[in-house]
Amino acid sequence: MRYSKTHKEETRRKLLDSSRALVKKGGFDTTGVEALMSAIGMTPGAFYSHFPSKQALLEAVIQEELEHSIGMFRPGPQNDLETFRKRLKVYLSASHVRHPEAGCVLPALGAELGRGAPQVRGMVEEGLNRMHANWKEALGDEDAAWAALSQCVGALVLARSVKSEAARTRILEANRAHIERLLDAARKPA
Amino acid sequence: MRYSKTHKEETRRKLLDSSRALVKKGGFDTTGVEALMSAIGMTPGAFYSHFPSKQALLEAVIQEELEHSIGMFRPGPQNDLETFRKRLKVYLSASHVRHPEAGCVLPALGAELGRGAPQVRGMVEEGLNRMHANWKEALGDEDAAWAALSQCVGALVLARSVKSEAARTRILEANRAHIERLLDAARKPA
DNA sequence: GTCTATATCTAGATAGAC
DNA sequence: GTCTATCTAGATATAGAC
Repeated sequence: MRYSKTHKEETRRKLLDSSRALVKKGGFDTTGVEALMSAIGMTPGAFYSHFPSKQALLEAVIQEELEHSIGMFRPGPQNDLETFRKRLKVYLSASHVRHPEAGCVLPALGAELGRGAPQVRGMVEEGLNRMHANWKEALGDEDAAWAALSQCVGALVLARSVKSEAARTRILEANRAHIERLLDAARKPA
Repeated sequence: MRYSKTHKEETRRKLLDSSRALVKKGGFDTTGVEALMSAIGMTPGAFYSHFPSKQALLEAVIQEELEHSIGMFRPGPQNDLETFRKRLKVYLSASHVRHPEAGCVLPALGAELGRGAPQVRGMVEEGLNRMHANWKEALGDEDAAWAALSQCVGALVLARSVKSEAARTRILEANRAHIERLLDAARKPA
């Protein structure tokens, strides 16, 4: 055979990894199949050997992105509040704002998810519920967990929407400072 | 003359009002000039009598949307915490989630703003700063104002991204409950 | 499995008639 | 100022050669 038997799945892996970054950086609707394929050095025609449609790729991308995001905050051996605090600081960092291609899918695709097919929104719902369970475990409060999730996603959206570096920094630092209070309240509850 | 002298500005008004809703509902890149024009009963060619490009329309849309959003939370004669609380409940309502076309531009365009031209991001930055000033006045805390803004925008993004009505309600109610605590803390500060 | 080439559609934008 | 018609470019997707 002209191609090894693992060649196809390797190509699919490369395509998926590359597309996850490109889609988060440029948006799903606005990133074409040609761009996705040329990013891995191939031509658009080959795309359809791996996915039946562009929509099918989106579903695979969302699935892997959510799994990855859940993993980032999954309780580990030392899932104490301090670990959680460190992860939050990474989430609310200037680096995360500057590099959507390497970051969380929720602020990166944002409104596009809300306009997505029911299948996509179902996947997001399940992923969010699992994230919430982890955050609740760390914060010890159901409402605070949803609020912190919302705050983090919103902070990234806003920080990316402003023009100046100064404004970006202000938004991020204010959010970090405020969430510190939330963590303090969780550590020593009234 | 075949058209009254106010005809052009009336058409422009109709186009802008209609486009503001359509763009928030369907996204900017994904809503075509043909759709924008046919929504006001006209053909795509006439678009360029009013705006030199689609990008120019976006800038006008963002400008008016931000003005409107600022106005929604502007301190009025009775801008006490109770008034602010009522406005927050409207923002975090199921109706707002269901009707992006009539709601806030920030969660509706979300990531599209972050990918926008510097000119657009400059407008967003100025608008956000004015919103923040109002929220800070109501909450009495600079960091809390940025956090609440972020939380509200993020909550709308997340609530719109899930599939079931139950999940939508859960996210909204948790955010409302949590922000109530913020308001209580602002009313009687430690 | 991937390529080249192309079919088909829709986008943003322009030209010229009325 | 608006319409019809069209240009050009880009999109998703398919056909057939290698």
